[in-house]
Amino acid sequence: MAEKEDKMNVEKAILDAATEEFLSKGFSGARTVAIAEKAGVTHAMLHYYFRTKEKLFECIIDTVIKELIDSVTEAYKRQDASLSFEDRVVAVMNAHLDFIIAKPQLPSFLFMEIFPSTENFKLIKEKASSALGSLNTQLKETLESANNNEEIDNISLPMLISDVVTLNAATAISSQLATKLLNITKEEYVAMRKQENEILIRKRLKK
Amino acid sequence: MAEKEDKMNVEKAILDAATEEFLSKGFSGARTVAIAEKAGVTHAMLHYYFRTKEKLFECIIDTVIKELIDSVTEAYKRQDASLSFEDRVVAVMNAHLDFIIAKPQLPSFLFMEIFPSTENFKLIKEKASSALGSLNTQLKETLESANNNEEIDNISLPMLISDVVTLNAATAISSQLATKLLNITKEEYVAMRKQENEILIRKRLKK
DNA sequence: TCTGCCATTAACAGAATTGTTAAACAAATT
DNA sequence: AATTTGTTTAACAATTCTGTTAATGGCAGA
Repeated sequence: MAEKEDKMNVEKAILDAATEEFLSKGFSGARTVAIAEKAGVTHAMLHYYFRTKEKLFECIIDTVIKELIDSVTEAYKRQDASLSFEDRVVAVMNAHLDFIIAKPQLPSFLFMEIFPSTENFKLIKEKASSALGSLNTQLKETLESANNNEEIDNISLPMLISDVVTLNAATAISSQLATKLLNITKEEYVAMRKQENEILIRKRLKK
Repeated sequence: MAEKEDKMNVEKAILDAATEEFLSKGFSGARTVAIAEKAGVTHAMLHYYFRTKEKLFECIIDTVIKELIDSVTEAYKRQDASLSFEDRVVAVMNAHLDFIIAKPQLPSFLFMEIFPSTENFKLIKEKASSALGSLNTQLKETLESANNNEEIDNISLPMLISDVVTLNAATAISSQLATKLLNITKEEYVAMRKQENEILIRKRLKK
């Protein structure tokens, strides 16, 4: 059993190092030797376990996407049904932000490496749509009834999602600039943005 | 004179090809031979004119940043002073969006290639602050008086700028996904987002 | 204890990519 | 026409990076 744990440790070490390297430098900027070094193994080991750089990259994408989807579904599930539509949107948005802030390079990585590539995009679209399909129809219904009951100022689902994702992604990305541009810590900046995003969405949904 | 024009054409051709290559693939993903091919010259010419890939990259950054700054200052200058604060913010935001939509890979390029690198970031910060310094103090005053006169719902300058830049950058980035995710053209999506961004900002500024 | 399997290492091979050089060439100047 | 200057080309050198291989060592089960 000890050897299996050892094996997992090596694999895990490589995956962790690879995640860091790929997310911060992108596929072409990442170096397999650098990954191996970070993981504390010879670079032959990396090829032994993952064959090629491409295959290793795909593993990283898989886990990253899985985590992303999980974070959204979790946040959505953990909702209090007694809350108003507005409160629920804000709750999901904030949960989503917390996840994304933990991996702030993720959004720009997605935009730079995944979305432009047709194959990579297809890959994650399939995964996402099978995992998020039911959530989407659920959302659609909830939004429709909110629109019809005149609870909120009318808005389409794509624009609402776009608003939330946009504000959160940009918060994560720009948080890396906080200390460089404004003289505040990243945490302070994120707290400010969180508040501001909430104001924006609430005002948007109010009639 | 003909030879000078020729020289400019070659240089320009390389610069144009390099801009496309660097913006879409990033520094490490870009290939100097691919740039040379696109420009229709041998790849030795590229080195003859620009010495190294790094130097060529710096030239691209220079022009890209210059264009970005110009677009903002132009948009700000072209303002109608008789407009309300809210209307002016919207006008500048829309002008900025039009520029950015012409180069939709620009935001993710900046986030992936420029901002994480301390040297590159320093470079553009200097340029930007010297060019945008006066604009910043101007903005500060305008916003302060708007805040004090209770024209608008109170907001800090960093958050206002962050809102505008965020919404525009995200619109540009996500516009590349419009046809892939929703069944609409990029132009339709941008038009929708433009409208939505305007709604968001106006509601944000209203008391 | 022997055998076979798996993990690991070090050295190396191969490919891709950047950068150089020497020679040819073209245009302008004397 | 000869010289000079700067441009262009093709071949090549150098490096960097990915991927392979053959040899080593340990450990489990026969």
